[in-house]
Amino acid sequence: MVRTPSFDKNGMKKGAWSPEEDNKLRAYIHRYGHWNWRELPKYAGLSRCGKSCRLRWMNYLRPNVKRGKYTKAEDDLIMELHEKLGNKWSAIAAKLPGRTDNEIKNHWHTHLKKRIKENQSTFELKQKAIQISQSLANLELQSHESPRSEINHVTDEFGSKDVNDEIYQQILESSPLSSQELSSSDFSSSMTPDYALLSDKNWVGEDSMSSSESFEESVRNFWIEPAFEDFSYQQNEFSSNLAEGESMFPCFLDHGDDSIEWFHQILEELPGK
DNA sequence: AAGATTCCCAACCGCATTTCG
DNA sequence: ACGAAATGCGGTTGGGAATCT
Repeated sequence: MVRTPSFDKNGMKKGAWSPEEDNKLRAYIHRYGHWNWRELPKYAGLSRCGKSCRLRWMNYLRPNVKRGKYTKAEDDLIMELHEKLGNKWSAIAAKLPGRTDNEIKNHWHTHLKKRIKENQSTFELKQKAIQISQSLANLELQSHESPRSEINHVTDEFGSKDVNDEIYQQILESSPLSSQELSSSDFSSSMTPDYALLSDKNWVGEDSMSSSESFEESVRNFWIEPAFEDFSYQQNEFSSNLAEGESMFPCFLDHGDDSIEWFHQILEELPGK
């Protein structure tokens, strides 16, 4: 985990610090302080450059440097501060007593960034599901006139021809034109499966909804975002969770003209609202 | 058991900013 | 005001440990 010690062209030692070196540096600074990092190693009896000594002291030897596992409170604070400040590690470290900027940076890259990414992709996937549902709802309204061309118009934006055909079939099968219309009292029950997807435990809530973008903002944004190019993949992944023969958007397909209200209802009920 | 891969973190490097003469 | 040196910061890397195949 540590670099093999070596010497640079000036004869300065590089790489991992030995306990003896640590002791020399610690003892010197305790006695004289760090008045000049460049000169310090010479007087402390170290074959290190000043920069290396400074780093070793600041990140490891300095008193009160806290090591070991991060608490949830610390993680939350780092994520919150990172959202506000970006990669200003020293500014973030200033708010976490005992933690160094280097350590926080490492922790971010190895743990927290990953967590945010995961949460974000879940969030985006679900946003896109809503987007498609909305588009299909609009189609439903228009399909009384020229269903096939309109469906192609929207689905072409989202995915391959195969996907279009599949969606087209689903719409045809589920359309009020070809199937029974449900009464409005059936609305909530048929909505549940989709909404469950939106509000399950993986939903970006609590610590996972950590980006500075509020949910409302996200929703606003996706209406003006260009069509997503990776939809076919996401749709496959998304729909693979569905039982065979189950539509991805049964509620929309079942409710025709009620779809817009349904969509607004979802927005009202979403976590973070 | 052993080789390959991934994870993790201490330390390095280069650049920006601050300080000093 | 200016240039050089010192310091600080953030991105990147090296390599041991842990995990996987």
